[in-house]
Amino acid sequence: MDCNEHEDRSSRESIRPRRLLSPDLYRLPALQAAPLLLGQHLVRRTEDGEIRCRIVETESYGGIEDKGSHAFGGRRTARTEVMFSSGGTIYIYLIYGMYHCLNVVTAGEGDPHAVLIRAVEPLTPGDAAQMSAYRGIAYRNPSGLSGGPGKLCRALRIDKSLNGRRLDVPGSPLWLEQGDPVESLDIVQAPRINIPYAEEYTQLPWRFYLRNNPYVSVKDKLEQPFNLR
DNA sequence: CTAATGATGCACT
DNA sequence: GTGCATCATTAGC
Repeated sequence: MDCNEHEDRSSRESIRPRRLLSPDLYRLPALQAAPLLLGQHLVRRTEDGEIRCRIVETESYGGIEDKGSHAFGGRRTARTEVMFSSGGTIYIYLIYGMYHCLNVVTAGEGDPHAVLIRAVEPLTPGDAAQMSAYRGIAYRNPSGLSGGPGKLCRALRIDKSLNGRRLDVPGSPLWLEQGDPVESLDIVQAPRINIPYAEEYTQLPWRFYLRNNPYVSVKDKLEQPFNLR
């Protein structure tokens, strides 16, 4: 791998050489990618500047056999089409008529996998301030700001205009950078939220979040530690 | 604290 | 027409 970080003194604003997320992660099945996305940095660029936050809660929606997935059975429609593109693509859909949900497409082209980003944590007070402004609320508590897929999209001003774009392009509207490593013991594994229609897939522990992180949307009753296989 | 409810628009049978 | 991978608000402990 060519991992040279050239200190390119660009005349534009200085982009500190941060490492992009390893492209290997995008090629994994969603179930493997979901826990690995915890702790990674999500960067949103708008006309107002950049917002940086850390992913603290994810859910796996992987493969055509997952009854909880929009692409169950290989359903290929206008909405699900981007799920079939290669890993690293952004999948965004509108839910309940008023909220957007952000997903990271993973695995290979033609194999529909996605990881729902359910909660993020602003990296700095400045990031939190901009997110509060986009939410149109005064900051009260962490999970109230960006704990939940709809809330985080509002807080980062994410909508369907980003659908189909890539996450591996720094300086684009939205991209991912490598965060600090996360200890496996700090990861909780729990059933996914609000998919009663998924039958035998409803209770599978395909949600992952950082233990004791206040930005997480819903704490599970039994906080089972994440088990590596 | 928990539970119920309405908002709201679009994808899809 | 039906049903959402949600959230804020309200009502009831």
